[in-house]
Amino acid sequence: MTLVDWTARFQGTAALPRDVRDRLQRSAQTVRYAAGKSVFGPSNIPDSLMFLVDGTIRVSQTSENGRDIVLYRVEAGESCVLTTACMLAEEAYNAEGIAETDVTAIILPRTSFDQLVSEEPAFRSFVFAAYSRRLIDLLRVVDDVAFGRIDVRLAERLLGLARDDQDIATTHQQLASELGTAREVVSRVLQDFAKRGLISQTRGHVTLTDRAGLRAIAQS
Amino acid sequence: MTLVDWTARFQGTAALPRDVRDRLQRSAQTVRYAAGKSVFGPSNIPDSLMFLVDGTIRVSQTSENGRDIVLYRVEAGESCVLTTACMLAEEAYNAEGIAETDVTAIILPRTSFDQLVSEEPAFRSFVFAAYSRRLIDLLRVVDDVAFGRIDVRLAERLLGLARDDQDIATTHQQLASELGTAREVVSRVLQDFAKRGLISQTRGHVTLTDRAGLRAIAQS
DNA sequence: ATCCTTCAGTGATATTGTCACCCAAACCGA
DNA sequence: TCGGTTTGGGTGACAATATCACTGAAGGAT
Repeated sequence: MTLVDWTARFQGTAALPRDVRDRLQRSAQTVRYAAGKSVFGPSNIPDSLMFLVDGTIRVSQTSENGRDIVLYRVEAGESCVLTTACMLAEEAYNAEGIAETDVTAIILPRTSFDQLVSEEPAFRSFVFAAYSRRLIDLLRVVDDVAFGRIDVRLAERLLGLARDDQDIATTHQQLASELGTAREVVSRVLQDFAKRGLISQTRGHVTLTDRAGLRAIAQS
Repeated sequence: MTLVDWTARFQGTAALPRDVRDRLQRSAQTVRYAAGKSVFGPSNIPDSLMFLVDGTIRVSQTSENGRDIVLYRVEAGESCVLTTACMLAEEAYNAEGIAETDVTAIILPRTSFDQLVSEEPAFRSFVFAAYSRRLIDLLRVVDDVAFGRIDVRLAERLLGLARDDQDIATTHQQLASELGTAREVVSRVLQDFAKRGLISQTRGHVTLTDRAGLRAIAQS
């Protein structure tokens, strides 16, 4: 898939001017990452912009003492502005992007990116919107972490992660990393949920047995 | 001050093309806010971009139950991208900008902003850099709130807020709002600092008496 | 089977947040 | 100048969350 196709598919923009288009065809490249691979990180600073065609990238931050927190996820049709931010600010940051599923993306060198931004208003608004969405995502994270209760946050995540069969294949440690807390804390809250009949657990699995009950907790 | 002057002063860019310049002179306006006034907020969504000429804007987030946390400050020469983000994402957010000192700013209607971004590469990079800086600021806030100890964070803030005379005119409540914690917590930590000879307190004032000691705490 | 790694459970303790107060300093009008 | 009022700060009890140091169980590998 080319970047032109990508913009057409996800942004609904009309075809770009032919000369822009030709430049893009030449400069954009498709890359793939297997699930679990690091897409970018402190030790792996990209010099290109990424546009996700398929899959999910989980962006999380790791503390000195090894605790994690998930900042947001990049889905197909979105771009990963944090890499841009890093490139532009040329500042160290400790966020890392991990391919949560197999990932296909288009990368665009910075010079081409600059051109496209200047010449295509639709692309430009897309980029600004992407930045805006991330800023707002982060505001939400700050709000949750600073003021939220973990039982509420955990209930939210469980509802968000559950498939139709209500089963979530995850460990307590992974859930703790989602929320930026410790495994023991998650274990205790899940035990409480189980005692109240909201979920059931086996090793490596959480099954939702009362979504309505969880929603009640998530909303408080 | 015009926006053209502003870019020259803070961005070091050469004069803009004459036609762009003329458009700007016509569309940009200077606004002033007295210290303490709300510059933007959930109930006061701006439709223009702001560029700070003088003063400081404190951007903070308020939780349901009234606790605050300071996200970052906008200083002279910077722009407030959160308003942009809000405009573009057209999503609700609960951050608010308060003039911390008397503030002078230039506002630019959105259409003019779009034009300038598309026509002036230097301005465009400025805007991207502004976004990037805020993203990184927020990463820092997330890290602090999720993983930091309050004594460490409080020591950092005290060092950052102190003037040369080592005196800070602030209340415990204000410090609590900086960190997103409760007043009682700040009171107790400050008492501990005072007991250890790092600070002294009077009503409405904190005086640093041992900066080195505070730095030692701030680094841990 | 037996080891071995990963996952989960638990008690003790530290840190931080919440609640319900109290008291004192500064402010303000009469 | 007095007395009331507002604001800032102190305190104890308790709740929520984090940390530490373990334990044992589940499931995979040899």
